[in-house]
Amino acid sequence: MTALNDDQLQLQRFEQICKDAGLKVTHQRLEIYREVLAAHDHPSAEALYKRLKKRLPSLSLDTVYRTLGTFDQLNLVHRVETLESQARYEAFNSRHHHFLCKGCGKLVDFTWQYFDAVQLPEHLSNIGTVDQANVVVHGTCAACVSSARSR
Amino acid sequence: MTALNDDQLQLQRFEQICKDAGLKVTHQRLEIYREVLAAHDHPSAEALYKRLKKRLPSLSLDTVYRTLGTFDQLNLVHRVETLESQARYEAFNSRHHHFLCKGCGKLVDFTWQYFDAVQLPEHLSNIGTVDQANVVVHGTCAACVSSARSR
DNA sequence: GTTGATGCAAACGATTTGCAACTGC
DNA sequence: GCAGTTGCAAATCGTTTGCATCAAC
Repeated sequence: MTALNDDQLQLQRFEQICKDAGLKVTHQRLEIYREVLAAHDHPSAEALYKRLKKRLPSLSLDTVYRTLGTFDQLNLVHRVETLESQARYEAFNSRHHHFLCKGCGKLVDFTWQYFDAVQLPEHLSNIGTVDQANVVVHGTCAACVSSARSR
Repeated sequence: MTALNDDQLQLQRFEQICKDAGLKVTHQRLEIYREVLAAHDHPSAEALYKRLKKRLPSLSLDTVYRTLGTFDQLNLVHRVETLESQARYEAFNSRHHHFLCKGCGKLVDFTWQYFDAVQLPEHLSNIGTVDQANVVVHGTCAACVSSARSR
């Protein structure tokens, strides 16, 4: 269960999901997914584009947007809440939650196994079916707290 | 403790917060805040603008944007996560959580008192100070589930 | 070969900004 | 009266779309 094997498993799973959805496994899609998997900083479409451009010089930004949109619908990636105007993405795999700094917009992941095991309220089933429940903590990060104090 | 009194209290609190922050209590700000308080559908800046335009014909859309931005920084309103491109807002008062439908983008509030009483993980204090913790449930609403089934 | 995917360029829409006139304190 | 706020118009920026070409199956 090394990191390498994990990634290979993810990519196999990726191809299967694409085929099941009737989508072609194109070079661009594969690389974009690989890049999202490798990223741990919730990159925007534009950030991914810049990183990928080195490997795929002919890639266009619209393809990144379109592909991320497709992946989001397949639950392969997840569009995350931000305080900026740009949408940000993360791979939809490991269970984690978000801390969002109101001062600088920084987004920090944290894990909370207690919450992950908690049973969701029953009345949710009246609203719809649940894919995933996430906690978003709004606050001020340590850096912003100390800079505000010294202001 | 009628609804009327609640609103009056909210508005008094509002004026106090503005004064404390060195902000003028203008007619526009008062009305925009009142409208957000009255709304229970997470309106966008544009939706608020249309509603307010009836009462304040001279109001401009940029003022609504600017004012909501200001309110957000003061924690008077809260910018909520959506799957649309428009930002949506809600008054920052009653404790609730969000169900977000991946199919139609609908945003439904729900309460979860058990969660509200839960203690947040200790390691959060290493990240920063917490204003509020909210749960975002991603899923598919009942309407979208049945329309997908009949498809 | 067919169908869906990509790249390009142009369009779009939400939000922001500079600036002069105005208004609350 | 002054500093902060508003309204207007123009600019900006992230994202989407139409269409011809191209690649996966």
